[in-house]
Amino acid sequence: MTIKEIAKLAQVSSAAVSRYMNGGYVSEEKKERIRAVIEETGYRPSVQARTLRTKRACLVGVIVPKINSESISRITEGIGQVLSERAYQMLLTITDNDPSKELEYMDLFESYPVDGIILVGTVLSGAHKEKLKKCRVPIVVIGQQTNEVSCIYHDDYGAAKELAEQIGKEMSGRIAYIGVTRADKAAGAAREDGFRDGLRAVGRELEEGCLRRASFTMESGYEQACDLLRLESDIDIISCATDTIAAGVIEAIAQLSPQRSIQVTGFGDNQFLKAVTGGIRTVHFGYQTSGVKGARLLLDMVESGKTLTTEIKLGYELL
Amino acid sequence: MTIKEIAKLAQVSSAAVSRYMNGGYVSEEKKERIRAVIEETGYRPSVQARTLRTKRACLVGVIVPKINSESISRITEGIGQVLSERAYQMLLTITDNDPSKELEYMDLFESYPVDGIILVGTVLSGAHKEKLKKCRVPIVVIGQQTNEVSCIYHDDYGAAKELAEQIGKEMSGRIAYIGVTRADKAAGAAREDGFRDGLRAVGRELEEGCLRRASFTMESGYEQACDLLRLESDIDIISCATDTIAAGVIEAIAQLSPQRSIQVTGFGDNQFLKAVTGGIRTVHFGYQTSGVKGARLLLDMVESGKTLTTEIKLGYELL
DNA sequence: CTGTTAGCGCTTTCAC
DNA sequence: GTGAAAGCGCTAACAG
Repeated sequence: MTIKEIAKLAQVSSAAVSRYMNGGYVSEEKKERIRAVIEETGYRPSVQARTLRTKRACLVGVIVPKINSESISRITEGIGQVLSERAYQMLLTITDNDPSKELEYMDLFESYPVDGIILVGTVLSGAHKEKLKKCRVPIVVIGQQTNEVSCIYHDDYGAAKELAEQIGKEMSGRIAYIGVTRADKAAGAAREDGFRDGLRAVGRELEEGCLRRASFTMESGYEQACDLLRLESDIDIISCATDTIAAGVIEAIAQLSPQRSIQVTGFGDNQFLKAVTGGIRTVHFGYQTSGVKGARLLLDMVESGKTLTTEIKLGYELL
Repeated sequence: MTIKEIAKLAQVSSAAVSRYMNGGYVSEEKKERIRAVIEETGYRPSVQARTLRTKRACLVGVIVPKINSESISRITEGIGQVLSERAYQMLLTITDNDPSKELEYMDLFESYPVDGIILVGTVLSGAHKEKLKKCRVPIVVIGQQTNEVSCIYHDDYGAAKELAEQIGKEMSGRIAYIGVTRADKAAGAAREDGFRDGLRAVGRELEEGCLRRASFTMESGYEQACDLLRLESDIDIISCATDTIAAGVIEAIAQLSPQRSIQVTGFGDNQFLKAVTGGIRTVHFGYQTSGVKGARLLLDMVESGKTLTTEIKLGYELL
């Protein structure tokens, strides 16, 4: 069913139908004829064809590392909210934490083309920066600081530092830290450095043997904790770079050292974890806010055509 | 940057460039010239334009009720796997558990148009069935049984029944059930009916005062459990329609009746919950499998052009 | 092998 | 107000 057929059935020109659909000048009687035909046929104009003609797809591509994550879902929620308010659609792709897929999807989106791209960033390699710079579609990165394009990120360093200071002051036992790859500047390097510096600030030190790195899964947190507990059986606190890792650590403790009370801390304020455990010490970031702000930033760039690089750092709250 | 400009720069026709891009006949020297120009300009052909011409978008629309859910993410994982294997893209939309948005997104996808739609179903109203029947794009429904189009669902009734039989036989205390809206035939009606029938099968009965209905959130599970515990303080087992609800229930119990040991059961085999609690009694469904099978079914329909309505019921495993 | 040409379905001047 | 016509960027015959 095309606009031509509708035009023929309604005995008007295709231009009239197009105007009807887009709120242009059409006489009342023709309007009525067109309306009737459309109703009857269930005609829907092709978004593709319109896009080709108008150059505005009203589409933004969103790239996320994984989907089953409270932080990510909050971010996408925030994005989705703004997009639907402003009548845009979201094309969501998942990289399964594979940074090379991020590049692939950026390529794909660029050639789609979408009006803009939001990258919920993990590891920003040289190739990434290159691509970010060269991309002809506006991009906003969420979750990582970067100079190439506009970005919105959280104060990972500050949060980790304050958390470590608190822990260092309040508790006396041995402290371990399970981080993630330092290639991830935010969740990896910044949190780890912040944590270490926070301990130092209160006169303590993170022992080398008490540092582990996990991937972003519960299973990995479980494994690292098992390893840690086996080698350093007198650990009293295990701080984790994410709540997901913390969940795996809690499991490991329950299995390996159920008699000792080992404290676990996380990052992300996962509601599920809070409900089931009664709430561990964690850091709340405004994930939804970063989604909202990121989407607004992007859409403003898209609609104005101007690409003024902006950088927003969001605060945190210790829980 | 269009194919024409590339053609001009490489001093060939646009058809040659098109052939080059799609693996048609091009002489070696022209190939080289084209390659060089493309490399230089960073040209990417427009997916939109190609789609308009070829009528194959290689795109499937996926509609899910929410994103932060282990079951949903498993399903989308399965879908994504098959799609990328077969070089399709996924357009993902989230309804926030609002069935009217499902209709809206189906409309949107239909007019996109995408090659096919996968609906991870919740409540299938009359309007839904109407739309499913009339939709000119192949559709597969996952998670609900329906006669209008192909569907893949789980044996919710059977699982709930067996679960209830086990509980009824093994445990002697008072049993409560927190379900979800019966409008959701699978997670609502089927699980509830199965549970009730299972108890009956072993000579027990679900008391009316011990039945509650929550929405699909932890918070709602928490509230219902609070209400339940306040009114019926001698409950020994609370069975829940989903693991997410179970998490809220666990929180409520910890707060209201920490001294009593109340058993909680769920549905969905949530890994997070398993890690943190050590594993409650729950039901494992092959969510990823349903995603894989659903996507395969859809793509086969898309590629063959035949819409043979198929119905697949997947089993379960009690944990 | 290669270029010319005719559209895909839609919007948008531009005359009438 | 309205229709004819010219494309958007691409592919697929069809002649060479």
